[in-house]
Amino acid sequence: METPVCTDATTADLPFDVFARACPSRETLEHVTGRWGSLTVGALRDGPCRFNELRRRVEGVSEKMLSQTLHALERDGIVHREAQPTNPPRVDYELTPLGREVADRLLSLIHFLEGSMDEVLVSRRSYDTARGGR
Amino acid sequence: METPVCTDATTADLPFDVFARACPSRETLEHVTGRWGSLTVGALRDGPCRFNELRRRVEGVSEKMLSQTLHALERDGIVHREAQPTNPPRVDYELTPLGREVADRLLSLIHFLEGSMDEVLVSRRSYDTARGGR
DNA sequence: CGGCATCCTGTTTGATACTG
DNA sequence: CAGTATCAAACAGGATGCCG
Repeated sequence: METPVCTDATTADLPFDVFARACPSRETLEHVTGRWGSLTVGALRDGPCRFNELRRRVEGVSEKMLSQTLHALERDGIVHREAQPTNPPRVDYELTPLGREVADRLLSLIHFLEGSMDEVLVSRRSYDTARGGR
Repeated sequence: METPVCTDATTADLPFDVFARACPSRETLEHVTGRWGSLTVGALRDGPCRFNELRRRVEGVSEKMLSQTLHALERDGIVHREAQPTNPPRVDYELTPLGREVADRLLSLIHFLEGSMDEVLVSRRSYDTARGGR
């Protein structure tokens, strides 16, 4: 008695609908847009990268969160992990072809936002002053 | 290589860099890509919408979270709130021009992911079986 | 270097109840 | 209808320690 889970209502004809409660696409969207997911994917668009360099690119991420984020992205097929059994170990992460498509769309959003921050900041100030002490 | 907070290192010449620790663009990105933020913005791209209808479009969101999400988006200038002092009250939410630009980029990502879920699901299965019980 | 396991805390979230 | 208030539960995230 599975509910038809992902019968699309908004965009028609796609089997997956992120707006539907239990659609797996929602999980993937969260992996990709999550706090660290978006930055990780975005950072990897600059090229393959080792664990600790990635950590440096994504300022503020902890080892644990980066590790966790990378696992989720690897599982979804967004990121490829290449480990060399050398000593000390060397592991490179890179975007898959799918991941690159995702990254491009994400970066389009990110760059747009970066370029709109002046406007955002103005909006914030007027919002805040409009309801001053509250 | 210090940290003048928002000196862009990756894309050059933009004053805001989401990869930098304390850049305000990171907050906005989180509002927009957050668990409910992305779905709310995406849902509003279908047109202005009252509170409870929005709740229905974004399956699974609670009143509290939707309210909170909308406030953050309104403050950032992504969403406009239009309240009529009637009884019962009627409040319409809609995207600002800025919000529409954001929504378009977000939906591009969302639709791409929805269309890639078969691939994602295959990747998940092989990842899971590759490390079976563990 | 590139992790994983554990512990522990603060934030986020979701029900529930209540208001104008 | 359109929210706010409150409280408990869940989870994210940091710190630390260990290992190949």
